[in-house]
Amino acid sequence: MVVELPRRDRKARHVADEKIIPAYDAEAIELKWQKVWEQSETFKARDDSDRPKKYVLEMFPYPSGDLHMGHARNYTIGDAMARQARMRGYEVLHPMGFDAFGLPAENAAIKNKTQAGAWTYKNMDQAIATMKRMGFSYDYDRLVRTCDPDYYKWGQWAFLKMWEKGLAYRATSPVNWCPSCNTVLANEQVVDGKCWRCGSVPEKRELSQWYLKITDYAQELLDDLDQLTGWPENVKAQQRNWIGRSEGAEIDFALAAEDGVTPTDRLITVFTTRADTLYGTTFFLLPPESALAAELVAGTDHEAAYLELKKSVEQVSSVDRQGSEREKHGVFTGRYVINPLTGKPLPIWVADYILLDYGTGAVMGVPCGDQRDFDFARKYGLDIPPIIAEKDDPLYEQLKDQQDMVVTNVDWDHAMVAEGYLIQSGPFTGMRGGKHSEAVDAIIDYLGERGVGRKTVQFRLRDWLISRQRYWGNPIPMIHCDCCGDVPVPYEDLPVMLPEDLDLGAGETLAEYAPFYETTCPKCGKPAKRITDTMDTFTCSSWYFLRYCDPHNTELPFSKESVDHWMAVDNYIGGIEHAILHLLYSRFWTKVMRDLGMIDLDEPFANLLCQGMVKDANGDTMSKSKGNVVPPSSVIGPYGADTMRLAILFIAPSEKDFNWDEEVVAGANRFIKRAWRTVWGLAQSADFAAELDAKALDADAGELFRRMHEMGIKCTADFDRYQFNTAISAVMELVNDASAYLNKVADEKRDGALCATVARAIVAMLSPICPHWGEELYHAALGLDGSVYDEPWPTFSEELAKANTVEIAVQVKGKLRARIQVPADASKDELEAAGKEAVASWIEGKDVKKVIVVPGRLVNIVAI
RNA sequence: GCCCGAAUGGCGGAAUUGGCAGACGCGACGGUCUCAAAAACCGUUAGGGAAACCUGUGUGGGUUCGAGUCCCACUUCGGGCACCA
Repeated sequence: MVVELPRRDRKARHVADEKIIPAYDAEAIELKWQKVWEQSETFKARDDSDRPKKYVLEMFPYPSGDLHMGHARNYTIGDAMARQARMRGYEVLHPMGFDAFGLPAENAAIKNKTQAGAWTYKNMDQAIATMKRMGFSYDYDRLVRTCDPDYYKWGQWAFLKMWEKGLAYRATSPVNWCPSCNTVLANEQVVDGKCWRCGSVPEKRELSQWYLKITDYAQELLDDLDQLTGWPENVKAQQRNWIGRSEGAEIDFALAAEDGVTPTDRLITVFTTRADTLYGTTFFLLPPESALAAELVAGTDHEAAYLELKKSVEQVSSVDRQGSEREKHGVFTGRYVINPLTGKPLPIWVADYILLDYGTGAVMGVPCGDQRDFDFARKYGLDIPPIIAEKDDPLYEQLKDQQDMVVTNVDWDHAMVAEGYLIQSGPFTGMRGGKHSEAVDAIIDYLGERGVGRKTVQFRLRDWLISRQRYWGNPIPMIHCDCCGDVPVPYEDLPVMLPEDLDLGAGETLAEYAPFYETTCPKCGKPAKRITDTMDTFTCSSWYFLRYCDPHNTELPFSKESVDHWMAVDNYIGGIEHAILHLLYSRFWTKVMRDLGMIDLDEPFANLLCQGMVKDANGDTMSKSKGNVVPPSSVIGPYGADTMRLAILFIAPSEKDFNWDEEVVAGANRFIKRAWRTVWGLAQSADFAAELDAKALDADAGELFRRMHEMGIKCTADFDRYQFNTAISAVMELVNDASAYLNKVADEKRDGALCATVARAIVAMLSPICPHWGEELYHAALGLDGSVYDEPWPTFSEELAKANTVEIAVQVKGKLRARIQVPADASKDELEAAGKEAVASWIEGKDVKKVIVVPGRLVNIVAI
């Protein structure tokens, strides 16, 4: 219960009975200020403000139920940033929304025989209620829900723009089909060989699917990582890994005629990073899925063995197929290619360790230089000629001048080291070999002159498969016409509305729902069929941060002007699990929008903070199935939102995982109450009208004043580097000091101006973290009007933070021997003299070689 | 195999540029108040030792007057990629 003090002048309050300190009633205070903020639109972001902008953004949630601790942590970090930025003088854009399409809603609807939309909207309402109860400072006028037609319309619009530019296309190829989710998955959504959502092992299916051409941007997505200095290194490393750039060469091998030796005009090209090992090639490899392989063996004695291998590979799951432990299998096709350097025929084998969709889908086998090829050669009795050796290898001595192949097999149990000097390699013998070596360049040049090889770059990144065979998503705005093929829906017909009246419970799907798919061709007018696939939900989340800049635009997804003003996102906060998926797609989408002339921006997120996970007390991840979930409401109830926010930020640095600990919450609550009493105590001795005269302060007051500046500087710097745990500890120290001052110095001897200043500083510094607490004290204890969030962040001075006397360490040969109190402005000579005196017994009779004096820190006397 | 991180008291963690290791908090112990408890407040709290002192930031070396911090070699743990040619 908050006791309203009688309004009287500040001096009068100074002499008021100190015992009137209202109890800290978190719930009453929090509900009160949440209502005030909402009514007075405190957190509305104004487009026309004169202040510099700051865009603080947390990754929006999928509304699968109420918010959990991970959300609470994510949004508390963002809210502290946003509120502090506002006090630092920025116009802050701090929006929230929902990634509202997706499979859980559809599955829930099927199970409960309801509508996916109804389930989703109910959950969103619940999540918003919790956000408001946590006191997050969102501009709810800019709320974005991706399942609203006025949002998803613009996702369709973007798809059509990409279609026009050739960045969206349809192709038939083997894709990952999740048998449990009944839909295909993007490469990025197969994690550890399993579906990212349900953990089932996807099957490979040959299907006609829709793609976005993210590979066109592979190089730029890689290069621009270097300009993201505000991103954690590990996230950038993960993206680099995923993009997987590899420099190498394409080399053309001529297919031999059926006699095995005569070259034909037909070329088969391989990709290799090790052109330097070309002389060591003893066989040639194709993957089981290769159409060429099937053709080569068709009708021959080798066909049966080939078909058996192909069948066995199809039966092995992608999980089992990956991993280098797996034994390799292969069959000979009966045909040969010709080595372009040596003219020697090489047998073509089909092997199950060759991938169809990397490089050119054909590989030269070099058993000397590659462990996989070595294993394969051993198993099938193929030659392993040495073509590379280090100088300490006896083979090097034996073969260093040997250009022709004389040793054709070795009895090693492992492939040769990756680097060394070429041997038995024609004119290239003696050159340094290895990745990016002179031999690689020399051989590629040589091949280039003859037109049978060239430098090239390969990426691991595949195009983004975006079509999903599910209902609750954004429909792909395309129509298939038997005469005209795939025809885009005209812009004026957007959005293609997702029908809301499917009977999901009865198993109805979009593909079977005639009112949706029956249409006419926009080109020829004949009856045609709508595409019934929907887009991956990651398309919706790839640009929502742009929509927040201009959420009510009905002409365009966003105006260039608004994006120019608010973007880039200054602080983006979210889970590390999006290091590849969401962040890569968003970067791609932004670059596409730039190339469409919609925006002038290369990268959407200037600074990224990936918060750690919230685990249970034992360090296990919280999950419904384990029954160890701590819902935010269970903390807000007994302690209040401010205590929870404080505990979350104090328990560990933001990017680290932490284990939920009730004791830390209790400790945070203890502190917030202590700080409350201290501010009230200061306020009751405060003279808010008086000018603070630093020179007139007595020793105790002077020290508190100095500490305020010291801790204020530390707290401010810690906010700047998003280290909330230490920012809080700085405020704790100041509260401890202020409390000690109140305990020590009698009421009538306290400095009124100092009490006012310190109280104000404490309230300001803690307000971004405990906003209701701060706002209440700002009004009730400090008697100020307006909002603490319109209060400028206090300024602190390095000069005033300096102490008159400092304690410095005195070392002898680097070992601490004494501590002395000296005036802060003592000269080096004075420090040296004082130091020698303090450790006289240690240096007695010794020869002082050297004295190092670091003012304010230490004196180190080197005496032997 | 390749690429990133990390390792500090009983616990979470601090030390921003090479300068007093352990801030701040939790827990524990002791005390004040109380018939008693809770709450609150005040102390102590890296380890060893009676003390002077000694030892201490994963391990082993090194650079330096001085190393948690820099260099070399390793160990363990966490994360990412992976039959990618």
